[in-house]
Amino acid sequence: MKKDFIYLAKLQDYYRDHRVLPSYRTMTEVLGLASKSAVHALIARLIDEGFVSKTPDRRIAPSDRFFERPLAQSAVRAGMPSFVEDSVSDSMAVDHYLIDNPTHSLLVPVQGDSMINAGIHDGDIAIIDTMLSYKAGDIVIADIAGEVTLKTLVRDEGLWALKPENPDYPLIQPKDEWRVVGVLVGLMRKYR
Amino acid sequence: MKKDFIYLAKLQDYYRDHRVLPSYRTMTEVLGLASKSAVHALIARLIDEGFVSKTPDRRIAPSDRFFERPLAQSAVRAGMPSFVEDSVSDSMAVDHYLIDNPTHSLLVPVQGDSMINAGIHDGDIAIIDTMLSYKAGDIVIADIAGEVTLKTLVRDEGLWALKPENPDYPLIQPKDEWRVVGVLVGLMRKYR
DNA sequence: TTTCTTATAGAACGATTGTTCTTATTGTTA
DNA sequence: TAACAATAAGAACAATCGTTCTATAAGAAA
Repeated sequence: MKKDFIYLAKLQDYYRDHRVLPSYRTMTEVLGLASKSAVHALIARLIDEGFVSKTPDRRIAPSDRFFERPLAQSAVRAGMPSFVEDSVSDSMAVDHYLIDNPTHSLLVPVQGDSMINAGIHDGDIAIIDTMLSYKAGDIVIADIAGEVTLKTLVRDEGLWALKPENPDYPLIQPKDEWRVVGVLVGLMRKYR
Repeated sequence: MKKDFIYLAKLQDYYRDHRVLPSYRTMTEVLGLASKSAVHALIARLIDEGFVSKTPDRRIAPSDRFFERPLAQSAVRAGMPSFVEDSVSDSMAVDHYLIDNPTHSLLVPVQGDSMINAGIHDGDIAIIDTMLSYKAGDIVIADIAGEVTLKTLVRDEGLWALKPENPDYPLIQPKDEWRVVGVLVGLMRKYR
């Protein structure tokens, strides 16, 4: 129903402000309904349409569609990117987009231009997952005798080697003890 | 306390999976505690340290610090960015880092390789501020006769022009009506 | 060791939760 | 118009909530 989207918008606003969905009783206030059973029915509809879901312990949680916004596709078609009004949940989406495993994630500032041809610049922040298994071709953070460096992991004559993405730098064939600290899973950069 | 960070990590993982914090009873299971009062005390501590907060209707919500990730110091002394450091190593929230003005921000997927030499790749997500004033040298999203494009804004013979950062593409000197939609303030990219 | 502090367990409490039911209202279709 | 479906109100319910208390266990400091 059309009115449901108005309710949904109010819930999105509430979620943006509090990062939690309110209880049914509070929803009656937030949504302007007088009864919990009306809220109950609404939530049932929203669950049906995939906007919210229930956790194992019966809590109401936003699901993927809850965060959906008219974004890229409409941007291309309409010719104009639609503006982001509901921003915090969008910035939360940023966190969600970049970080899969909060517990295993590590942010490492990039130094130097040894990876410039991979589009990784000095000052960028690399998002590293420390629990992911690595394979040849991955960009990884390696710890070589206490020195930490970001390079592409490759096989070289049957051994692991670390390849800079910049012809000015040599291939590194670690001799000392070394290990892969984590795998690059994301990158962020700030302008201005 | 040191153990609190382990508990926090488990809550972060739960939140990642469900987008809600569980009830105290469920927390006992998630955290491996036997009593709700232990959870109660833990939450009180986490509130104290700013990781979680309470909503008006007494629900537990994550707050800013909840989303912070450990940030490795640029000059890594010990040689290794240990991320389960008990002492509070530097940390930051990715959404706060990337988005200054949520209300004015817009996320636009990058298409094509016309900005490759600026380290902006196909598939990257550009973070645009639509309220910032622009000047020559800024990378901007421009709307040219309904077509949206990301380019470097330059002066060319006294007029604004849009320069791709890729020699294969020509300088754009807009003749039709056009306007700057916003200025590039951030970039994010996902690997794997 | 002993003392002191902090963390956890366990039980009990009233308050609040989400659910379910019936009844009224609203909107839509024939 | 009448008939039907969808939505909302209102009351009642057991289940679960978060809180609070005391008691025990674990650590840290002296």
